[in-house]
Amino acid sequence: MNIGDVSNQTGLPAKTIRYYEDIGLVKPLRDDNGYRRFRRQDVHKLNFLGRARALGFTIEDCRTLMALYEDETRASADVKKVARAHMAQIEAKIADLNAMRDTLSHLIDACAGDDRPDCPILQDLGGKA
Amino acid sequence: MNIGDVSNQTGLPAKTIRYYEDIGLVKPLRDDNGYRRFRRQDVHKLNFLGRARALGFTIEDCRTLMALYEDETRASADVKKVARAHMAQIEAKIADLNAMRDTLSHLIDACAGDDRPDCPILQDLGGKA
DNA sequence: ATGGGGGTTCCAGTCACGGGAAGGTCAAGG
DNA sequence: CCTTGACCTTCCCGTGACTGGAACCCCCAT
Repeated sequence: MNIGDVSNQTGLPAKTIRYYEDIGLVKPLRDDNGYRRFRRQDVHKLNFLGRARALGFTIEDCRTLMALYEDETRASADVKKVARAHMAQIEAKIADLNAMRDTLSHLIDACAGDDRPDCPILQDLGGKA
Repeated sequence: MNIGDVSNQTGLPAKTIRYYEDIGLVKPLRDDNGYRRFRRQDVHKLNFLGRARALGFTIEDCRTLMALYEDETRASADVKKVARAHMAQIEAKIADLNAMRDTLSHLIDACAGDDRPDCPILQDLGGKA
């Protein structure tokens, strides 16, 4: 399979697939004309990567997870550890965003949103507390 | 005031303050020795920027908000519009992260986390529905 | 021969800075 | 007067995970 077909099958942009090859996540073969030739296992890997990325794992996490995936003797504890660390990051981010949303929500509610210049949002940013 | 003092007062790293000057968000004066000299209004602006950034506004949003802040004839509707657009982004991000967290949470719960290789997390990533 | 739709590489840009090098400036202490 | 150390300056590179675009090659159908 050429890169276009793989892109269609996996939903990953061709650019992204090339990038993944660049950083060593997949190693497709090459045809005589220089085109990448992807085997089933390459496509499988790319699907794995796509799903892991969709869950927010970093590329380095993906590398780790792939290695575990391919290691028949892995301990599930190692996988779980990576997943838990990642979930902690996500929860921290959610907490940050929730705090922002709450503050913004209050400010937006307090703002008349008309053609007058008085604005609690700007007052708050200006340090009026 | 020199940049170090401003950094202490605003909590912004000196690097960040220089960057903000680079992109035209503040325009401190210069002493004969080349040092930046910040006036009260510069410090005030930087505090404004710090708070806006803490609420997650992009630099471009900050630029817009600053302009509105300094425009006595602004309409609060314009401010509110920027804030609402930003809040929509935040909420979208929260939704994404919540979805990730939920999926991860299920997978983590299902994973034994022991020294055996069986792992529902990897099975899921590997495409086994 | 030509046109179009593949593919290839490489370079630059994104966003909002942070790290670090190489060097100028200033106040205090010996 | 000299040194030390804490400031300050500019400049350039790196971050993460790509995306856009240029310039070029390849293959098939008309």
